[in-house]
Amino acid sequence: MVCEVIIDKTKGLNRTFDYLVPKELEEIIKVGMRVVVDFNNREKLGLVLKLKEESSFKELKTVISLIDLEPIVSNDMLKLVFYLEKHYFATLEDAISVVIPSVLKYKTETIIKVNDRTKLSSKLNELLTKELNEYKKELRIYQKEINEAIKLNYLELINKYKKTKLGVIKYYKYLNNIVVKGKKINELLNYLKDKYYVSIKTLNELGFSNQVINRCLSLGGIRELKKEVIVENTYLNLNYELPTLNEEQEKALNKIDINNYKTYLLYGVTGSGKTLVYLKLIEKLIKEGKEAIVLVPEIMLTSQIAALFKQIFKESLALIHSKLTEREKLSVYERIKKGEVKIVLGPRSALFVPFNNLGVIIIDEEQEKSYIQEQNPTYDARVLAAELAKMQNIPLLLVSATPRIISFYKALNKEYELLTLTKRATLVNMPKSIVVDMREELKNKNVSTISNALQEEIKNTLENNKQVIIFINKRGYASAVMCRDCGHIITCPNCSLPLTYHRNRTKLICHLCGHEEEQINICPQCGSRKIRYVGLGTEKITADLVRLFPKARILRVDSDSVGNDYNYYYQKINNNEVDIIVGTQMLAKGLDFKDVALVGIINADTGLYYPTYDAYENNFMLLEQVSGRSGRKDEGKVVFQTYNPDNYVIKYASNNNYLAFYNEEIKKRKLLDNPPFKQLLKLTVSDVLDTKALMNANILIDKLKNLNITILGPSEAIYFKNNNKYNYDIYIKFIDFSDISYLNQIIKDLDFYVKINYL
DNA sequence: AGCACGCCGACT
DNA sequence: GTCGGCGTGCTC
Repeated sequence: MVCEVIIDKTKGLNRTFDYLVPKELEEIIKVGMRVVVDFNNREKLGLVLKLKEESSFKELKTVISLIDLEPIVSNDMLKLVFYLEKHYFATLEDAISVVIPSVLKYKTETIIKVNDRTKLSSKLNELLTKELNEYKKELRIYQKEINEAIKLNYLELINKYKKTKLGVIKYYKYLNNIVVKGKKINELLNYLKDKYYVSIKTLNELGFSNQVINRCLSLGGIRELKKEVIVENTYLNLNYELPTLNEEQEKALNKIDINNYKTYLLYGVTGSGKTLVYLKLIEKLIKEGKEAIVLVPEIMLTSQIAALFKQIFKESLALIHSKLTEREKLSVYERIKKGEVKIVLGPRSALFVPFNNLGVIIIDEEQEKSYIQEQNPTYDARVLAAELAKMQNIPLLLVSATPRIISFYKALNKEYELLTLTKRATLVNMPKSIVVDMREELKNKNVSTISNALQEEIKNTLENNKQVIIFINKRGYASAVMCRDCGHIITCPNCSLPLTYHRNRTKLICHLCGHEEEQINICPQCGSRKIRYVGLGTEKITADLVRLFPKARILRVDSDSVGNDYNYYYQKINNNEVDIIVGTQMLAKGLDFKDVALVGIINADTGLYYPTYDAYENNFMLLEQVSGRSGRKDEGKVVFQTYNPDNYVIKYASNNNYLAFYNEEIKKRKLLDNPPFKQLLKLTVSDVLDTKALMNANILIDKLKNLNITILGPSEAIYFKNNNKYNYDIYIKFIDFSDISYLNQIIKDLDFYVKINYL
């Protein structure tokens, strides 16, 4: 028997090697287990990817030993690995890292055993103090002597493969008030006073050292709890009952066949109770002993949905999020393997969790871009979810109020089953829309960034003690700095993109690469002092609002002001500590603000000019999402400020007419053979030299030409110069993946790197 | 990608 | 002499 093995730390090779399986292991070895093999005269760790009877390679070496008693990855997860390799052009190692948490890969430890000390040089003797020594960095310079000594058997190398054991996590709770002088200890006591069990990790992060914690413990101020399982909630005894479904919801639920693979699109306006439908579905599956994966955009995990899930499913829920350490993630995996967890709620990576009896995969807010992983290996969790559902023969449920054009098309063409919810389950009406034509504003001599109508609405809303969200999709103060005399625009030296002026920091910043320069007063081109700031950002709008509404409490929410701490801002808004919130994208996603009664969108049409085929779709989604922030509890209003009031994106977004938008948009897609009619792939070639990048792009195009596909380009990329590299894009349109299956080999054979993205 | 080997130049 | 620089070639 032969096994095909991918060997640890051979990323550049990106291939497997065959090894002979010794007779005594033939019955035991399985795909997904790790083995120790001799690779190039070194002991290496490998993962078995395939088992077969024969190899085309003649002089096979034999597997040295088997590490696992059971596979660390399931067959289906390995199938996803191969899918990633094939369809997303990932290296095997990268693909594996998507599916297996890194802690599961064994850590090797080399031990040097001293057999005859008298034969070693004095320097080496000094370093090798014990009989068995850890192999340290300092030893590297004596590698030659070590190698000699090994040959003569004065030294021996022993490789140890440490099994990662699940660690016990310590938790602490307040016990007694103790009187001590220590400032840190008192701080710790104070912090823990009104808390449930807090993990040692959290305490360390807050600046409490283990020394402080232990001292406090020995003094009897706090109590320690060692647990394998993370205690995340205090609702353990709550009996939650889901509300009953209305007729429409019930009908949708009953259409889902839980015993077969199929993709369903659950489409319904905000407030129609989509979440309730899938919660009921999960409840039903759990009763049958099955498990569920629910994917949501990362940002939603910090909000209400996570709390709601916790309340309903209690300890049978595992939350996965990017802040989990590898160890915590492993702990979740262990709980899942043991069968303690029935539902996993998390972002795209939650798809790779080791369930035994998965019953459904649900993807909420299916239109969200965050399901695509941008860094290598790039993949679309929605595509992989469909693959997994297919393998396990279970339903996949896509959920959205504004599905992707692609998904809705597939639903209308019966590739997916469409489940529609038309009624708002809550009694609140959809927000009222006002479209303001900014060209008219200009004609009427209002040059302010805030139109008269919006000013009026803000005033009314504030008088009613309600909150206002002002949305502008640009950070900073002005999106470009221009000389009035010569027209010179200050651009980034690395990216040739206009620099954004940030008034708070008095700096010019590149939003692409982060490059910063001091603010200028004199044009570097002609020396003129007439510097003009063009384009609007959050800082400018905030400044204007402060002037117009001096009494209002105004909060700016963008990645400059917020950093990672959404929660703090979310609380602030929800506790009514602010009246007007000015923000970017960040505000649009997932969070519910109960007292927001007005949303003002400053530049409703900026997204329309982005040069991608789906610019209209993205702009529409964004407008829908932002306006959805208004009137969660009572009827709200939305003001769209635009220079294109007749554009169908603005028109249909302002009357919440998804279907009308879809019908317009799909016509355009059909006309240009864009998705969903054909698949679109973007290949990006970059180089520090413009000419080299273009040349390489042309080389690539020549190689592609034989294929049964449409090739467009090369054209300068949207961010042509980015971080001192020049980028050229090549677009490929094709119908089926088989049309481009040659691409994998072509890319491998090139001597330059190509970035590949599905669009 | 690692890593050993091996062939040259510059120093204790 | 010997260390150590990195070009070359190999990995079941």
